[in-house]
Amino acid sequence: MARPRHENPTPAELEVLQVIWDQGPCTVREVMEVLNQQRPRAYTSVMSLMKVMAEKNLLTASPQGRAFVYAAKLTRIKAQSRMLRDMLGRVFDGSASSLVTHLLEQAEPDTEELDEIRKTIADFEQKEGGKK
Amino acid sequence: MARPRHENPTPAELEVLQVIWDQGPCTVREVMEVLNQQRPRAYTSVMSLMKVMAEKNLLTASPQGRAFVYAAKLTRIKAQSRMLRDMLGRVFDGSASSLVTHLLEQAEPDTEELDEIRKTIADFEQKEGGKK
DNA sequence: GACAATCTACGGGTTAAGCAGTAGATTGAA
DNA sequence: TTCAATCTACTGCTTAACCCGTAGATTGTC
Repeated sequence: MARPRHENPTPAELEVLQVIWDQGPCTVREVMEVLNQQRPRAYTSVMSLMKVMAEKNLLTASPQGRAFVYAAKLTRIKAQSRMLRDMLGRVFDGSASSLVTHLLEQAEPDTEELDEIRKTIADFEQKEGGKK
Repeated sequence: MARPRHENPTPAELEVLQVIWDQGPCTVREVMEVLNQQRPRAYTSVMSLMKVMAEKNLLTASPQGRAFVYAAKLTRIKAQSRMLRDMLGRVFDGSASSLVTHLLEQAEPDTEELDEIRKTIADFEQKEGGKK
């Protein structure tokens, strides 16, 4: 019981995670202040959200003075990978090249970004080729 | 009012859409039969879902005999693009190359698929280079 | 015509997301 | 010491997703 639930963060939860990934462990207030730059939320709203995230094992809470400091239990990398894998399966039926087609159309990368992407692929093949 | 709502389909709705994209316009029963190959759902469950989807403008319903035939209002391509764009912004902060990095790790493409991807990129650059 | 099958319409029930208020404890400053 | 600020804990509200049952109409068949 209380097994590590393996669900993807909701959109609101992801916003919180982005803040903590950027800034490191945060109090509710710190997170709230960053989020409020986009859209106002009551202090208690953010607190509820983060409390639930702690129960879901997305965050850990450690008492620090009279407040809690929350840290991400998952790295940004891991979370991104999970969400992408989920989408790849659900939306693109596992076809990576199909996903890339749409990606290019959506991101409209310039030459520089395209080079970046190509480099990413070459690096991957290098690494992968060595393994196999 | 009744302005075209522009939301992404939910996971359950996406499953319905995938069936219709594969098979063309379908009745509730046809969709249900395909979905049930994965996981059983009551007839009325699927019907409710599709009814809501019609209200959301994801599907159109046209009477055919005593039943309705539902068609997708959105192409697979368009829906995929939307969902990907959404994720690119929310999860990867707009960085396409960052997304590709994760994609390769998740999809573990073989050489053939990698070539496919490279071709996709080359085609895109061709097309895009011509335009600019 | 009677019956079984099958469709729609309608309503309900559960769960989770998201947001916020109130109460009570704690802290720090005047 | 007293008061304002600030934190937690608790509860509640609203909406949406998702699932399903029942009732009533329609259809095809014997």
